[in-house]
Amino acid sequence: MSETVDRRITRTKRAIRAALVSLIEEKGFDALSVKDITARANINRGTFYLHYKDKFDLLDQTLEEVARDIENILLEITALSGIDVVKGKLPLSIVEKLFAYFKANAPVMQALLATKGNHALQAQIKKTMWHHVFEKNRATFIKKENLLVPPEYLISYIAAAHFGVVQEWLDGGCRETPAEMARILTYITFRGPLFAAGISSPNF
Amino acid sequence: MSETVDRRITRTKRAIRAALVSLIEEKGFDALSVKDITARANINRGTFYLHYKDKFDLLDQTLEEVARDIENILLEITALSGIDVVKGKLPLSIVEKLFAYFKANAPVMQALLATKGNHALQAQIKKTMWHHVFEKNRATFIKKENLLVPPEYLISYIAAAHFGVVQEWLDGGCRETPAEMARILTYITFRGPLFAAGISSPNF
DNA sequence: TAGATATTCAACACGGAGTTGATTATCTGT
DNA sequence: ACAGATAATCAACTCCGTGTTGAATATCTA
Repeated sequence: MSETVDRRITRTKRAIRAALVSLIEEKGFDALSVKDITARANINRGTFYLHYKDKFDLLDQTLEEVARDIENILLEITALSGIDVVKGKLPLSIVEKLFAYFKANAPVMQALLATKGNHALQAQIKKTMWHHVFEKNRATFIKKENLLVPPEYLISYIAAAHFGVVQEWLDGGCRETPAEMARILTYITFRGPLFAAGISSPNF
Repeated sequence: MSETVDRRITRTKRAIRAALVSLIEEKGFDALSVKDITARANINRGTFYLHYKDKFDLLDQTLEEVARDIENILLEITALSGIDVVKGKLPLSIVEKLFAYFKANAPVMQALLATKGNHALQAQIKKTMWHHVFEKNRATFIKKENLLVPPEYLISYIAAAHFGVVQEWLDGGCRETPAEMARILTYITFRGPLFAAGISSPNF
């Protein structure tokens, strides 16, 4: 029972969400007010407070939704591939799926990444990476004791790098295909940034 | 003439800056008001508006100052080393200096990186990297035509990755020394994240 | 020390935030 | 299609931070 949500709620939430995104694109999250949102959404201002505490709460909930989506993409794949986790085939397909998701939801992603949604998402991804790489270490080809640098920095490095590239891609209008982006990203990660820059690893 | 700044201005600006940082640490930038700042700084609220348009302007100016510092560290070194730009000696010393700066200004950096100062700084760094790596390409060992991935993504990757590691380091209380951090960071960048993870580059 | 200027102070208008209670509109389940 | 539930509207109100002003005061510089 009660798995269905009242259509009125769905409608207003959708309208609010859309208004939020367009306003973030237009004037940035800082500059927008609850009044702005409800005006653009053609919603009574009081109605907003029936669903959200304030604009920050709205942002948080939007963020959580996106975070859940991302998490699901990661889980869906890591679940399948107990065996195929070798030789970089897995990460490539993960990353490609993620890029496809980002492209499909480009406006929301752009809006969120322009706020501190960045931080929140990155923190969550780092947690997920840690969990899946080190704890239930199905990825048998990575072992914490083999690391040549502290694990927390390695994870931060990779997570932040990937987000940076995603952001650049979104800002540039998603010109490359998700598959191309996945290739680029895994290429840099697997071969190393300097190798990707056309240099054979120098001795330093 | 007039190279000296009125001491009253210096004092109030310093107080405002300090109040800003402590308040960001305490409740975050979103939640703080101009009233909060002036109260903590023991400053009349009207005085604030003599120097800043609003709290965002204050943040921007603080940000610009830090950005200038970073820029100067980068320039100071790249200026010296026309010859020694080979074999990774240069980047290591750059990065170490930067970490030292971050540690010395940890509270401000923490506060700024918790806001969208992150974005601003990252954008500026990317611009600087682009300029120094590709345009006046003194770094003769990197050539745009040799790149195996698009330059904008490579730069985004590296810049974001470095910021991610800096953030992790600051959040963890700067336990490693700047030298250690510089080693870790250049190690991952030169050898590649997966190599740093203890894997010999897999074929994918 | 004199003149300049930064700071203080009190007061003001303005606008968005968040809440409330009554009314109306719309949905859900049968 | 209907009745009951509940979501949205509307108007009104309080609260609080904002940004500005003009006059008085304090502090700096030269």
